[in-house]
Amino acid sequence: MNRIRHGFCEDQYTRGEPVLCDPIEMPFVGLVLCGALREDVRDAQGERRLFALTFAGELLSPLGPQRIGGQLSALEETVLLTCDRTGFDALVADIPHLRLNLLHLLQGQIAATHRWQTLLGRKSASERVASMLAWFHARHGGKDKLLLPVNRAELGQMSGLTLETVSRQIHALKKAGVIAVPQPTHIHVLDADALHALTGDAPARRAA
Amino acid sequence: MNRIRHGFCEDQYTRGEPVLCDPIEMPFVGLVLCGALREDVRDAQGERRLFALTFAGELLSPLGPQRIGGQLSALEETVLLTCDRTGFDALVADIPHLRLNLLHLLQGQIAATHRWQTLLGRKSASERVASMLAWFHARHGGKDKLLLPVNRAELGQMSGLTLETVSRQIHALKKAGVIAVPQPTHIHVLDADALHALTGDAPARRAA
DNA sequence: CGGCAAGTTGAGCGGACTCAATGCATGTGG
DNA sequence: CCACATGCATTGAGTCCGCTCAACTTGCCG
Repeated sequence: MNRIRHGFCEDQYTRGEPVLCDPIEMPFVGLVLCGALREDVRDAQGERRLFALTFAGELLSPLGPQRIGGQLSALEETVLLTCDRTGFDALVADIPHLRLNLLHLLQGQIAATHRWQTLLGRKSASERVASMLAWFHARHGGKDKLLLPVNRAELGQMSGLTLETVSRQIHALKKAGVIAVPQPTHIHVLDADALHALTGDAPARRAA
Repeated sequence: MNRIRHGFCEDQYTRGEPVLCDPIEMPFVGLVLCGALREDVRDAQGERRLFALTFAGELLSPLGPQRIGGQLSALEETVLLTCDRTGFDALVADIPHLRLNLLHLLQGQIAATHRWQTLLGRKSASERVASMLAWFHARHGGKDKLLLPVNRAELGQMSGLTLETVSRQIHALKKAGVIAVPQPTHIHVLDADALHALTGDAPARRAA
């Protein structure tokens, strides 16, 4: 167990606090135990824009945030379990059972990237907003009540839309009865199937 | 040297020939020695669309093509050096330094993905076309003459535009004197700096 | 010559953006 | 408590970019 624990580190962050990505002692894998992280990137004009969110229970790839100037910070009270290179190697050596396989992790990251690429390249505004909400919904375990951790402008930054368009599309979903919006940041998913249908993605394959 | 060579394989493909990605004996890393590969994905409607190109001298990540239904095929006479899991493991065991190279490879893939995400999310049609041409130009070593391996429709599939818009933007670049187009698939880059300026990317950092 | 595929060009439309005004909470000081 | 400021969200009006649809050109191969 010592070897397994060695190289692990559990850190707590408060709302807005940046997550240090020391290039020397770079964390190798990170697991968000509770809370949520945001990743900002700088665009061509040097502006910071929201790029991605990481929710509780999700993994940070060794190559995700440390890419081109990505800046991680906590959206709320967040506990992050990081595992450096040594710890990760020990873990993989001791517990092959854990499919905490680096390749599977990276594959998941690439799959997520592909979904974003499809969203940004081919989807309409309504499909983009529906997709984002559906993803948040799924990533929160399918619970009906969603608490959006970001405002309309930041939703727009992620999805390549303006804040006004995001607002209009959320309004359209509300009017269609797919969601309820008691407060701007509180979303109730009333019809998850309809929401998924509006994402423009292929329907989930049913068991034969 | 024997152990290092073990698990490597050099294959030749003709134009249009699919590259097999056997899940059992999945190639782990691939290097395009000459020629070019295309990667197609299926969209929500089940249509095949061009997703990415890999030129000579470039690497295929172990997670790139084997992702969600990606289909690799040769665009022309292509020689692909592949290295399966066994070979790669042997290589890593013998040369621990190489593991770093795998991370660098993946990092490069992620950087490329980020560029596409920026292109699809934030760029105008003219910037998208300029970016694609500038990338092809850079990836071909900065030679003035470019031979586009795909048609207008496929350029549009990669960049999220229609073939008509691609055609119009190429025409605009030609009229601006940035490129010359003796034939539809032959592009001469007349002013690489102007082309880069039109990509909408931040200017390359000059040495102070 | 005809037929086909790829490319170009034009006309018109519509969706998303821009700009601007308004609503609606929350906070803050008199 | 009220008046005011502030930040976020919503809503409206107008514009423009890129798409759709269609006609036409160009090059290639039979």
